Amino acid sequence: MQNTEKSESLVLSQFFPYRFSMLQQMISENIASVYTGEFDLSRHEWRVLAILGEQTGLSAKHISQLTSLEKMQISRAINRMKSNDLIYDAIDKNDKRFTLLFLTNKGQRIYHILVPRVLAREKDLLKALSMEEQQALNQLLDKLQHKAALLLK
Amino acid sequence: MQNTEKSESLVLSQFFPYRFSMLQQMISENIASVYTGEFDLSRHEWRVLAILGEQTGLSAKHISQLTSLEKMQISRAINRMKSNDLIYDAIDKNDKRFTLLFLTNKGQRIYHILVPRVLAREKDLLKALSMEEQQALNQLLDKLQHKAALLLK
DNA sequence: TATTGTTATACTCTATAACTATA
DNA sequence: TATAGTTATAGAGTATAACAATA
Repeated sequence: MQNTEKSESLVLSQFFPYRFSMLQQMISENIASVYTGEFDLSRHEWRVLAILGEQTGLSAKHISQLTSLEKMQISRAINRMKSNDLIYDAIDKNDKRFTLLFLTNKGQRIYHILVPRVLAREKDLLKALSMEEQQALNQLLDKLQHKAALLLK
Repeated sequence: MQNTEKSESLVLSQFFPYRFSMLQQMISENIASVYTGEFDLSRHEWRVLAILGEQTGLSAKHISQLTSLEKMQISRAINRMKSNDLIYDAIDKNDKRFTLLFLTNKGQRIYHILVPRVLAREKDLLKALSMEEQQALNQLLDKLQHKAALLLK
């Protein structure tokens, strides 16, 4: 029974969830500095912008599903983005409960400025890995994601 | 120049920092449910507990370096943990500016209850990968961590 | 009755900096 | 002057649930 101690001891710096969290924090800081700096967007606002740049005319509900933000967080983000003239909305004719959201010209302009910058940051980071390693990493993260989803059920 | 569009378009769901953040959130939720549930610890408190369980008699400053928490966050965490009788402190005889922190018996008991549980969660998660894959993942994350640290400078 | 989205509220977290005590 | 740690304060983010409008 001597080795139960080893298998049950915790070394925080080697604990996978801790290491993952540290790395995530560094990555997200690096990306956030792109959209907080010049355009003063919050993380939520950036996500809404990113998703509307990709596909316009979505409802808050739809955005929620695509970004895993809560409807309330989206409501707040949208409010601020509307007063900053980044998005406008229109009620869905087919179901008046839905409000469809669109980027304004200003919103689109900012989107097209930010996208190359965040992609450049992503690229810089991934330069640490060869193409093969990047593929391997993606596959490993997919597996973990799948497992994590199962464990949270 | 046709492919500049491809290289500069952002698909949020495939954007590495976004995917990483989603996975991190799932993992951390899974771990947090262990220490928030029965013992009502905050994330910061859990980190302080984890590090003091590993190595006792540290100063707040030292804990800060080991956990990348701010001294203020640690001060708050410690305060609550003291009133909950999880830790006690003693002034460093050699330099009275330092306060050394120790787990109480109760703190140690909780530590030894929580550690096997969080390690079991870690294990469950990593079961998604073979031993070889786990090693590969660790190496890839190390490389990314190193690069991310450089980029943040 | 159920759903979309807003609002109220209370709570937690965070960031900055002023403050104390020791060195 | 510099460092360890605490406290004050204001701002940001979060969670719960009540609410209005529509279906």
